[in-house]
Amino acid sequence: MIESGERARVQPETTEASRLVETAIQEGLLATLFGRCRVEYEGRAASTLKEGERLVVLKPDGTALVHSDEGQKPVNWQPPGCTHEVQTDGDSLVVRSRRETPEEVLLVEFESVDHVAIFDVTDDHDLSLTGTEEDLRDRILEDPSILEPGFEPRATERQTPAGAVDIYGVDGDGNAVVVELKRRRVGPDAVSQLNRYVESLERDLHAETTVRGFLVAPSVTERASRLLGERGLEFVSLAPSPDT
Amino acid sequence: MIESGERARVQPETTEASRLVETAIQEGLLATLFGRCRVEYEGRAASTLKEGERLVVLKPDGTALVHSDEGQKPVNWQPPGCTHEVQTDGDSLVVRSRRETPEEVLLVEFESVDHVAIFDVTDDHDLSLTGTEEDLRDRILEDPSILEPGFEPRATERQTPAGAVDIYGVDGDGNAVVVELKRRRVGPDAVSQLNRYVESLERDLHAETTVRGFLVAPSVTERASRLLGERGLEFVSLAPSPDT
DNA sequence: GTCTTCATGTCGGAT
DNA sequence: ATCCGACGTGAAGAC
Repeated sequence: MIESGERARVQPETTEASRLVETAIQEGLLATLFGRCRVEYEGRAASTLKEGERLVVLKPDGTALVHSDEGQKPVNWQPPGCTHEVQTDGDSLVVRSRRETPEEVLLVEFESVDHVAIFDVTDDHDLSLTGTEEDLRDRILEDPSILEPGFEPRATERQTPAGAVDIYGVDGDGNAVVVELKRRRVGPDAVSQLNRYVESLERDLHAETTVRGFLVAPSVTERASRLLGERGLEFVSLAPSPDT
Repeated sequence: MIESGERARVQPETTEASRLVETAIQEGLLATLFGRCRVEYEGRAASTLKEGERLVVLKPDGTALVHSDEGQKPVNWQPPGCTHEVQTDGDSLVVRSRRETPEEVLLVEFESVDHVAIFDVTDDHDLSLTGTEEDLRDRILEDPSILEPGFEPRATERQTPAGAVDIYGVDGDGNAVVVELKRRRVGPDAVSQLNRYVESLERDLHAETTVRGFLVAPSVTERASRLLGERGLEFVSLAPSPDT
């Protein structure tokens, strides 16, 4: 086990920084490094990042993150499942993170390391999230008349040749109804998605069956609204949470 | 300016941890905290995360990240532009990050802080990235016959009522051509997107004009391929980089 | 600000 | 493993 005093270093020697990161990799700990580095990536795409100061996070699950001073997204990264390696090269510290299928490599070369710390992380709890598309679905299943009086849900995730429909059902006149749900304001892409399912069902069911398509979301953009009209699709304004 | 020895603390007192984070917020530094905490979020959605050990990163641009031991995505976060606050509440340290439009709040309550560090980050360089859709576009513009002998590009980002077309041009017979580019293997969504542009142009141009739609990507899924066929659209296999 | 689309998207669930 | 769609998607460019 790592002693408390052995977990972090300010202005560490390269060999000492390397030793700490190596320990983290071996023991399944999370490691953070801060310092001046350059970064190279090659895999699904390829990138180069010149010298600058960044925070690097290596997770025990094989994730690597390179964060600059700005932005929510890391400037470079490697997904979970990668194998991390650390090595010294003269004064510089080099972190390599690899994966296969697809073959991807991330290389971080530190010219100087200002800070290293390693942590034994235990996180047993999952995130509980509300305001999702599932909440929106449940609102409609609980009271289908919100969509339209007479609407009767028959299935969720009903399969069509074009993919699974969020809610499938029938209206008061016995017409087939396809419902596509979105938790937030929708654009043209959502209209196309709904249209795909409707057209697919029209081919699949007998020709005489009318298939109505409903897009359910808090709101729609102007262009999406026009597209809905052109395709003969309908819109119902509804949010995942009753108050919003 | 922060003295080197003043930048990090292991097992800090709550007041000392608070002082460091406060300094980071005031002086535009990046702060990292590691410890046992619970997290609440409310905004576009709402979430709760029970006690566990996590790494929290506060960036000078107003970004907040809460990372657990797994995954590339933070378990909770706040986008750039937020205002961070830190305060002590008995033994616990509370970090609050707020933004407006939309109103969103992130609250991280530390029951214990194992480590705090703050960093003055300077990162002057931007990422240089290859293998993007733009690279794919340039390949075709450089040698349009890759798409089809006789193809002549006339515009990129040509506007239609349904949105901007990646490449617009004419084929050897004078027919209009719409090209949709994807840097990777495509599914049904890309087919729908191309179809939107083609249908929009068919309405926009005179009725007698034939509009051909090309999807250009490294590969296509089976379902997408079938959809292309049904719509009378064409596929050309091409990757952003010549070798892949 | 809103809109639209790309992304090394990531992630989860189903096949 | 691939496919498919949701995501508090994020980020960028256009308007």
